[in-house]
Amino acid sequence: MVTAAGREEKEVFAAFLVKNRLKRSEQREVILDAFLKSERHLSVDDLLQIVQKRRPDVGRTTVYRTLKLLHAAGLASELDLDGQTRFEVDYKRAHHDHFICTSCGDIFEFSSPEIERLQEEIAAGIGFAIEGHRHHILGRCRRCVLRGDLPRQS
Amino acid sequence: MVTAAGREEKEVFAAFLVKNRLKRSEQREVILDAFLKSERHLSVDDLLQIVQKRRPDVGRTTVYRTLKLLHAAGLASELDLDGQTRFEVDYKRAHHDHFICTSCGDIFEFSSPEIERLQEEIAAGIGFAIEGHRHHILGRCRRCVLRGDLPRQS
DNA sequence: TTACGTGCAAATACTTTGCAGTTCC
DNA sequence: GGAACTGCAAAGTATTTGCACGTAA
Repeated sequence: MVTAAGREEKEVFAAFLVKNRLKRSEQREVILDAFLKSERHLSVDDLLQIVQKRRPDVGRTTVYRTLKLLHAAGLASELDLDGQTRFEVDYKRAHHDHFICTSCGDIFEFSSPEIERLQEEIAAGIGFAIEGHRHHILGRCRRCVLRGDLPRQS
Repeated sequence: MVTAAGREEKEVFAAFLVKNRLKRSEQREVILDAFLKSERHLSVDDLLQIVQKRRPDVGRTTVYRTLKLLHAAGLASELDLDGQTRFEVDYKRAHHDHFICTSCGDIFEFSSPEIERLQEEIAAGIGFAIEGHRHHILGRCRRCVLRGDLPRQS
């Protein structure tokens, strides 16, 4: 069963498929629905596991391919974590960056117009035309600090 | 022939080896020397090629292992670029971040105490204990902008 | 002499691609 | 009916590890 949540995003994806002469499929719908409902910053395997609870026959390859389409459609953004890509819903959302806890792996979002402005200033100074940026702040989250957890072995 | 440049770094590495009951080797010396002389942000293969001009029998594995030692010794830092790790000399250098040109691949360094301060402020606000950060600004460098180069296919 | 270092090949982890069969339009 | 989609297995990358042999201390 596919819920009504994320109706707008689903419409965007449907329009994207039409525009590019691609086809809808049960798999794509199940993957998109699971993706839209997710809160976290999902790895491909996270999403695959969720999807397979509903459709055990969906393959990892299809999840990869569908996430690429969602990215192209402007619905998902990629987050490069030490070798694993994570995905988050990114439709009509304000830009933000991430805190990543090296102890529990949790990810927190932040945004700072001031930092963005400083970036622009520095870039302008060297004639650099910014297209994007990745700003990850690593450390330990409040909970892990209070628990006294040590950073994960890297 | 190993030059005198980077004498201090070589002493640091020698001390690191002694302290950890590791041994010196011709390979490690050649790799460190080539690394210290390099200007750029090297990939493992970049460094391997340089090293193999002097010692064709040095293996890729040894370069990986030696860079890991240099990192542990506080002489090298790692730079995570879309799946490929690059290394730079990082001994007694002020912290800095990177502009990366998506057209020619060039890397420029920048630093901003103001951005660092803002990061700390935001982190403090959520009780996050910063251990480090990766701040990459992607776009096109002055030269590529002037040439009108298009961004590389990704 | 013995623990450490080396290169090779194999293994690993993540992701992409070729292909034969299936589905959408 | 034909192009697009799917899952599998195989191929690609980047990196690490097991192992037999070599070498520093």
